[in-house]
Formats: sequence, C-alpha cells, structure tokens
Amino acid sequence: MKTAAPISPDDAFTPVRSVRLYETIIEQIAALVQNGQLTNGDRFPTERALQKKWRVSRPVLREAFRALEMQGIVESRPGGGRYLRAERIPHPAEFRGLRLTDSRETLLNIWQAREAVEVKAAGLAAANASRGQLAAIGRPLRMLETMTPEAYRRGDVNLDFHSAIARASGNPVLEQVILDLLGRFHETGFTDLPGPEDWTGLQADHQPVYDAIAAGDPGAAENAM
Amino acid sequence: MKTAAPISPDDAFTPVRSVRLYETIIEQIAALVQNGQLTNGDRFPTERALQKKWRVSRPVLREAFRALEMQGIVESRPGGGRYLRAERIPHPAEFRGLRLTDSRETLLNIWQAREAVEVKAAGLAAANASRGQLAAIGRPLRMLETMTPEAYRRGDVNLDFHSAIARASGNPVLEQVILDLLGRFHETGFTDLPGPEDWTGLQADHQPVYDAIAAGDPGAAENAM
DNA sequence: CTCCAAAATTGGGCTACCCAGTTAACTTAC
DNA sequence: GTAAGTTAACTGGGTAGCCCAATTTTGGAG
Repeated sequence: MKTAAPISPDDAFTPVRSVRLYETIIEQIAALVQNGQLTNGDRFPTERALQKKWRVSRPVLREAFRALEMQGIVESRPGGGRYLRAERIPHPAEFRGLRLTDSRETLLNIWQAREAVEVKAAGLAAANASRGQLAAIGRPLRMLETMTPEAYRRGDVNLDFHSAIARASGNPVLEQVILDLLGRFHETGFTDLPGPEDWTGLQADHQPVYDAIAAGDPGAAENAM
Repeated sequence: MKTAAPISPDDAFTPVRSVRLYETIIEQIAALVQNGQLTNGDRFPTERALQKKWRVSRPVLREAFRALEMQGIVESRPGGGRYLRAERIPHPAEFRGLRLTDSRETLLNIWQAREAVEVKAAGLAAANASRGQLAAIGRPLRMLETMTPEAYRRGDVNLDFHSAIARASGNPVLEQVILDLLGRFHETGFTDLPGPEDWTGLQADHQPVYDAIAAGDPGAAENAM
C-alpha cells in the first residue's frame, strides 16, 4: 500500500490534523457574528437550540464556547444564558497564531524576529512618541546607573526599555507582537543580560536609540536599534 | 428575603462568577508542568487516567484540554495521546489578557507590522531558500497568469505567495508571526486584492521580490518587498 | 398593581456508550 | 533469530441521556 512514496523530501509531511468539530462550531458562531445576526451584548441561543440547529452534541458546543469563554469573548451565566462580549470572533487558527514553543524556537530565531519588528517600532516611536512615552523610555536607562545587583537580577529594566519603545510606536498590533516575542525570549531561559560588569556596555547600546527617538529622527532610530 | 439591599449602587454587583471545573483542571495541568513532572515534548497521561486522578468526568477534562489546544499549548493526536507543546502554561485568567480585539486593530497598524516582518523574511529567504521553497514562491505568481476570475476570488493566491516567503525564511518564529498577521489582515474584511483588471499590477509588484530571492540577493529582496 | 411562590428554562456536570486511528503485542514466515 | 504481517488493546473524538442548581418566567393571591 504505502510504497516508497514518490514524494520529494522537501515536501516534509502532510500535517493532516483533522478538523475538530468544535472548531467548525466556532466558525459557525463567528459567522453568526459576522452576519450581524448577533452583536456585542446579545444573548446566544440556548445550547439545546444550537444543538438542534447545527446537529452536534452538547459537549461539543460547550467545548467551543469554553474556548471562546476563556478568551473573554463569551460570558456564560449558569441558568441565565450565554452572552457575546466582543465585536468579532477570530478564526480558530488565529488563536494558535502566536505562542508555539517547540525546540525550533531558538534564540536566534526569536532574535531575528525581534530585530525586524523592534527596528520598525523604533522608527515609528521616533516619529510619534509623546513626551510621556519618551520619558517612559528614558526611565529604565537612568535606572541602570543607580541600580543594585539585586534589582538588576529581576531583569525588568531591559524589558521595560523595549516595551516602552513598542508602546511609543503608537501601533498596538506591533506592540503586541513585540511583547509576545519579548515574553518568549524571556522563557527560553536566556537572561538576555550580561553580567553586571558591563552595564556600561548595555547602556552604550541603548542610549543612542533613546537619543534618536528623542531627536525625532526615524532613520537614526532604526539604525541605532 | 432579598430586601432592598443595603448595598450602595457603587458596589456594582458582586462578580461571583463561580469557578468552572475546567479552570481548576487547567491549574492542575499547569501545576504538573511547573513541578517538572512534565516537560516540553512529553506525553500527557490519558483522559481515563486523569479522570480517575482528579475525579472529574471526561467531558470536563476535554474542555480544559481543548482550551489549551486552541492556544497551541497542547497537541491532541486521536488515538495517539496528548502532548505538551510549551514550556509553561499560563494561568487561566492570563488568557483573557492580550488579544485586543477592538477597533484599534486597523488596517494601517496591521500593515505596518506586516511590512516590518515580511521585509525581514524576504531578506532571509533570499539567503536561505531551498530549491523547493523557491518553487513554492514562484507557483502563485505563475498561477496569476492562467487564472479564472472564480479561482481568483478564492483569494488564496496572494496568501500563498506571502506564506511561501515566510516559510522560506527558515525562521519558524518569524513565519508564525507573519501567518498570524496575514490572518488578521484577512479578517478585517479587506480583500487585499484589487479587481481582476489589474492582475498585471499585482504581478508587477510581486515579481521583483521573487527575482531578488531567486538571485539570492537579500538587500534587493528587502527593497522589493 | 404589587409581591411572591411555583414551574419552566438554562448552563454545569456526570455516566455510559460507540467509533476510528494509533500503538503494541503476538504470530508467522523466512 | 529476525523481519514482516496480523490482531488486540488502547486512546482521543463524539454522542445520548440524565441530574442538579441557578435563573427567569409565569400566575396567582392579596
């Protein structure tokens, strides 16, 4: 049957991963919302009703709703029905979008992704940063100067710096991506930070970025980052 | 009984929101991981085993795993068990955290993020693309030439092009981010595609990217993208 | 018209069952 | 002995039907 497949090694394998019923139900629900049949505060039809309408069992319905519930998209009130709590419902695949931590998630890979997206953020920040946001970027830098090794160990300083720039970009989507990557970077266990001996080096790297953003020079900010 | 409650209107209502069983199960699972009893690629105990261990029914277990599954934290293989696909499991409340599904997720914001990350991917693809991957990039382009409006409507061609480049970058993290952004872009309802009348324009935009990648010139690829 | 208790409704949860892949054990043939 | 083939056990996917507690809704009684 399964003879030596005439498939080139390049094809990798087909990730069949059959579609689960609860996923199709989520799509049905999404369709309900997209058609405008349901808007934000609305109450969903009851489990029993949807069960008949879509021809699935209650457990499956509940799996779908549970998944949405955990995202804050749906609220369930025992005895009182389910309510929509969002404007739109993401596609099932999109949930999986970010966050997938397997071994291929190497430092280098995350680093490359960070580079791409943080450079852009620095450029946007230079163009858009408000006075307050600029201050938020500068704060971690100044903190480096007057810091004990213990406070340093907590490691939030560097993270604050990058987060502040992400936020200052004024692009929440970009910010979200950066925060996610920073989080993953953190999780790899890599401290990100060199020993306390070269704080000066760290500051030397970050200061130019701040300066360029403060000067409102996107090109310089991107280069510095 | 429930006399005019001596509760000031300020109190709003008590958001009792009883804890669902599936949430406690997720916490149990998280504990399992945190204790190191389970690490990344590991296989979970079977549903039947956990059912006895935690004294809950299978449906509840499955609700918990489904929720984690949708996040890519767990992989379920029918007949083959469940596998851990992450280093740590977020607290149930944490899921509701990010995912800002509001109006700030504009086309422009997504576009900016895509630009940052896809430019990088194009550069990497130029450096790393295998022969097979290059073919996968070129395929959608050639498909543009010999396509009926109906096939065009399905709209997968453009998506295929960008996905192929993302994959060819050789960086799964970057690929994942790009796929996520493409998905969101799609969902805004923006067709992304102009009318069939200017396919030539579309091709004119994409062809140089392909050429640069094929030539193995990262700088040119980034510019073209 | 108001208030309050009974009844219908709704989500939460469980048990028990069947099905189709997957895996592992056991043959069997070489 | 070992490799290939076949069967049996196991695992997740899905369903049906039931009970419970919280919530509405409904109907009266005053």
